Amino acid sequence: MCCEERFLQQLRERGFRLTPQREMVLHVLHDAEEHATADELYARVSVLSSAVDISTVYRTLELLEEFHLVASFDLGDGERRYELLTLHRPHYHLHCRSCGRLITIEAQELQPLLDRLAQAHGFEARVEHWVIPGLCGDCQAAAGQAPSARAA
Amino acid sequence: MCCEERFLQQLRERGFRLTPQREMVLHVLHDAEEHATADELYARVSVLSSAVDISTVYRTLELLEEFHLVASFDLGDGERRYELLTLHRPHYHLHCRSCGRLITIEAQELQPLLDRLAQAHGFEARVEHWVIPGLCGDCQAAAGQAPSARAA
DNA sequence: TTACATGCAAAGCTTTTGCACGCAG
DNA sequence: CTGCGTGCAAAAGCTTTGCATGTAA
Repeated sequence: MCCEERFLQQLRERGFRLTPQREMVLHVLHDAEEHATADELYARVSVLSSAVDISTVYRTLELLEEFHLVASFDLGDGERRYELLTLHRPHYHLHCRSCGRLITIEAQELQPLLDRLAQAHGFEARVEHWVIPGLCGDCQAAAGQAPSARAA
Repeated sequence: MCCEERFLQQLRERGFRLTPQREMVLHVLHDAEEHATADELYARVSVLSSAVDISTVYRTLELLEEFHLVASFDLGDGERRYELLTLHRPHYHLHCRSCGRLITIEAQELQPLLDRLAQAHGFEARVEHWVIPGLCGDCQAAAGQAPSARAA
């Protein structure tokens, strides 16, 4: 049984109705490899059926977030992005604020910090959708440079 | 000389004009202990002078971001927040996604991870405004619980 | 004096909400 | 059958932009 059906089952168990629209939103969330915006998800759903409204996409995403099945976040560009939790194995990214590149890092690189936060503060970091901001090697040279008045 | 004046000086050096509005935005950014939204900054500026427009606040924040003097980010609630960089000493927060509490942690708790990211990926994490999402100890028990259809 | 910065107002975008109808259970 | 979920459309926020005026340098 694929994870998609597991989610649908959870919806049922909690008394929510299983509609074609919710099924489709889950489907495209499942297909979306990376973090997608509501609008991108809406576009993907529209391919499947033109009878799905953007507001339904938002409402479904909101519902899934309440279930902790979906997480939303913002890389800082004002674009809210969503992704399924517990679907793929946890993946972490280094996000370059200059060029926007996403570098994937291994789980064990974060584990020492996570252990420390749990021990010292009782804090359980939700790193399933963790994005660490900073500058990649290529862009570090450019850091600190600023535009001139003419360029602005 | 306070950091505020240092920033004004940098503006001048780069050919931008020093206007009372920019001075006031910098001033309230300096005063804002924590991360403030554009609207909150606008409110603080309005106390100083009613002749400052919200669009000027946005334009000034955008300019300061280009200078790498200000960073903006989103805790995940859709509220874009701004803060001065290099002004206070770096401060890090654990952000509870459930109750919203911000827990401050010490610099040395992150240093091992930062060193590792730099060595392995050449990545310079910009942790001046780092907010680590997760669940605080108090809220972990509530995690995983979901609303019923009736509650939604 | 020059052209950058501002205030004002309107537009643009994303996200939310009200309402009557449709459909899952 | 019931009432939850949906489509449609409008509203609500937040942020950006155009333009004429103001003003720093």
